[in-house]
Amino acid sequence: MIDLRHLRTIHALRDTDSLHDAAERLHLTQSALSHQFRELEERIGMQLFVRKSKPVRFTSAGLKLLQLADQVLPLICGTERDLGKLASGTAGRLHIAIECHSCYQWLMPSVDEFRGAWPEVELDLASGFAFAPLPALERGDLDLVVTSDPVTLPGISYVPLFGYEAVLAVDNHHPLHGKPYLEPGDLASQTLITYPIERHRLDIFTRFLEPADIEPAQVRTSELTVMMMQLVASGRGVCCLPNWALHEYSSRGYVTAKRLGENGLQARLYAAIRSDMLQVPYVSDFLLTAKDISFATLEGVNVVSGLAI
Amino acid sequence: MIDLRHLRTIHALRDTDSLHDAAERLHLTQSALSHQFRELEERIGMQLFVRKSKPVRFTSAGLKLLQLADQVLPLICGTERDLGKLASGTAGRLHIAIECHSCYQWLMPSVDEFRGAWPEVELDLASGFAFAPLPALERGDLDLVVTSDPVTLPGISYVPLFGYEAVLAVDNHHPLHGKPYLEPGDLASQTLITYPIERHRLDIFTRFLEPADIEPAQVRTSELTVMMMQLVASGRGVCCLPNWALHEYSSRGYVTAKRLGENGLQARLYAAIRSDMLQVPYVSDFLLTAKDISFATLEGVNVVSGLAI
DNA sequence: CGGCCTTCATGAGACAAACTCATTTTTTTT
DNA sequence: AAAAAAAATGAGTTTGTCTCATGAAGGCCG
Repeated sequence: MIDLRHLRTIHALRDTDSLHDAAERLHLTQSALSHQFRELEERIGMQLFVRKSKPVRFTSAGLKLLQLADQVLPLICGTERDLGKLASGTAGRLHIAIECHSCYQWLMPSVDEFRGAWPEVELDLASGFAFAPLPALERGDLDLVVTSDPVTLPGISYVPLFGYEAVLAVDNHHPLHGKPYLEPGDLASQTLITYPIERHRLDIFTRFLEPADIEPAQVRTSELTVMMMQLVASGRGVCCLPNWALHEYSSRGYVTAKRLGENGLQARLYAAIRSDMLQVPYVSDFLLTAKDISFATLEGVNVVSGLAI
Repeated sequence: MIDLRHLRTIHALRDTDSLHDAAERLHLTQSALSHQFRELEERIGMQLFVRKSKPVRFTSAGLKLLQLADQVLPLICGTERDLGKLASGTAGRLHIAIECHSCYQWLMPSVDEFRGAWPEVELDLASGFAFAPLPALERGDLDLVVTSDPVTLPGISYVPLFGYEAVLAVDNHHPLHGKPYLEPGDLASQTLITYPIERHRLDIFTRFLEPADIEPAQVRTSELTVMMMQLVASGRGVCCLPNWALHEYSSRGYVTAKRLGENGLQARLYAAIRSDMLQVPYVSDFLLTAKDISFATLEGVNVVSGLAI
């Protein structure tokens, strides 16, 4: 019944105050608009504006339609602009969510650099404990999710960012201090502190403890890394973190890092994005930047990690 | 470029998960939708959804369009419904503003009765000190304004509601008490309390004092009628009010009402509405109700007004 | 693994909607 | 009151949108 054409017309009519001028602005003839209005008015069964008056006066129905136009037309225009930008690849949106708090540490430099290189791109960063990021990525509410858990989903691609080693933080005078590396059984008597997420998303369980069928003496959770570190340092538990996240604490001698298993618990972070975004220039650029920067940031970590092997 | 048709189509596609079913829901053929998408994708230069997949997966561009559809389509539907209701006259909107606080007194019963008779009509009442109500009425933000000052405007009609007499409230032991009616000069020595609006909208000035070129000794303002009454009762000033607004105070002997001029200061309240709304059934019904009720409410007032003539 | 079934794409043609042109009617201006 | 401007109307044409018929591509299942 109502069409965008009608909204554009009535909007132009308010601005120009005459059918003739409105037609000109819309690159149409006065006749076209006259027909258009007559037909629409027939359909809704009411007049939309008062003819015999200058300036034009709208009826209640016309005003209602105008209010609609004022709401809708900007939305349409905005989306058309956004699509244009998306197609040209010069600008767009990059809403990022990260699954783990510690990721801020290496992500922030990438984000800063990216902001400079692509000022047109609307960049947003959200920490993802509050909601499920992957469905949001599928829905289009998010554009990039940093995760260590690449579950296969149609239309979602995972770009490897960098590998890291998950290590165990223990206090400096811990009994396990002497061992070159820890075995699952060593944790049977320990309190394990984790982020408050499901077990199947924690490598320490899925890839270390569960294969050996070991359960820690106690499991407690904390949302904040610093809080975890306090607990560990005071001997109230141990916790498993990426080596680069632990580095700032272990390198200062606040806690000690211990390798998990003979070869260490190697893991990998991925950027999850909708597959079609891979082609978008600013996205691929961001991924390159992120890889570069994470590499530069973490290079030192692996050497000076304080990892007591 | 983008058309409502496209929004409806992509919206249906998400719900049905296949072009064929989406076409059915839209009472079109699968071919039509296929053509439609191909053409739109050509225009924006990107794919909108991934063909070879079930359920359908939208690209970033498609998701953007979907978000637009979710915003726009409800607005369109809503307006179409509203227009339908407006045309049939069975339901609609009646946003009322009143220019003076005291009007609540007689308006509320009308509003209550109206609510019962026209439950479908979205009724809203706003006190109008905060903004200029007549431009809002012209714009369509308001539908009815109660005013005592019918300035001629194209497209705005004034429906007389009822006449009233503006009288002066004075304290019970006031020196002017003895006079059968007051003359302008009597106010030269008085403190006049008014609502905080421009003088040219106050009858006491435009129709009583200014013609005689008299200025009160002092003018002070108050927003609330009860506050005015307190000031008057304690002898700190006099104030001019409609007789029906003063009635509840004067009839209890709290203050005394005095006629202004030999024949009294007669005034009239009007309902201002956009002319085309006069035809709408619920509007004319409201006007009749308001007239009836105000008449019934005020009838007693004029008799038992305590007006000391 | 090949045939079948479903889904989507494509081209040609039909139909309708929307526009233009020419003209008349109405309104505004001077 | 006449002239000018604006809007309405009717006929005709263009454009766009749909359908029909058909072809191509995936996915399912014996």
